[in-house]
Amino acid sequence: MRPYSNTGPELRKGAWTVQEDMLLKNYIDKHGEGKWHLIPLKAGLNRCRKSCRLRWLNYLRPNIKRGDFAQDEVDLILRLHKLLGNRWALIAGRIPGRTANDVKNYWNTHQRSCSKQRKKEPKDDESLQESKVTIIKPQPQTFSKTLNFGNTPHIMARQGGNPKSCNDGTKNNFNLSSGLNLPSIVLDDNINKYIDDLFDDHEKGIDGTIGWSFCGSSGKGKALNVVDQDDDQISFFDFPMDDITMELINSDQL
DNA sequence: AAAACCTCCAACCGCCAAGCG
DNA sequence: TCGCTTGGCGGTTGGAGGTTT
Repeated sequence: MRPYSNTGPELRKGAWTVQEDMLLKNYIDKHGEGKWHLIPLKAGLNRCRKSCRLRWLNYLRPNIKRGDFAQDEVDLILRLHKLLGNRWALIAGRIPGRTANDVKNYWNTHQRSCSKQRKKEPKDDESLQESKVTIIKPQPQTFSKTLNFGNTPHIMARQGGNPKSCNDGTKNNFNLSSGLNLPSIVLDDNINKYIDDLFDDHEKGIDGTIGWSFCGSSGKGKALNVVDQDDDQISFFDFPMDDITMELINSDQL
């Protein structure tokens, strides 16, 4: 890939050598991931923390799949991209063995070839219609710092209702319509079924509940448990997206 | 055979948010 | 509150290798 070059007196850039890979892998096998700022020093690598992290995540980590994407993986990428846009980390989090970089590279390649094809067939109205997508773009949240997903909180979804405070006195509520920037689309039965098909099996596999996992990496795979006012579990997408207030309450309150 | 072109993908870059003192 | 550090992400680059002309 990139030629070796030293921008500073120490740090190496460019392709990794087998020796460097071994040093990094051995260190992480022994001490685990994290503390990336320490890894170059402790592993004896003249690499920056970012380079080490990237090399591990995209190449050295166990269970990384290599080779072509299977058809079901491609389908999943296409569907998730329709929902999430270029949120590669989120998409990759739902495809076992694939990294965000893999997905991103695949998509860029795929998109290039698709756009070329579209240029060749400019009058293909059907394909143009299919390419019109609605993207759900989760944006960085302004959650309260006291929000603790580790306690398996429940999300109470109310439409126009007043948010309640948690028993610790904090108001751990957030507004879906402004937070997640969900599109104001009408969710008809087909879309609901589509989304259910997309997520149901995976979500249920997480902790036996359904919901929306906030993000692949920082969310550590925890899913939000969405319930309605009667404490019946409902799909995250079963209620209108406008003017929804969600609140976190401790699970022992239910 | 060789030059031109294309595709793939590892790696880098810049930015952002969270955490901490 | 502010500035610094760190982790993480998406966009982009550019070399290697394959394909076409």
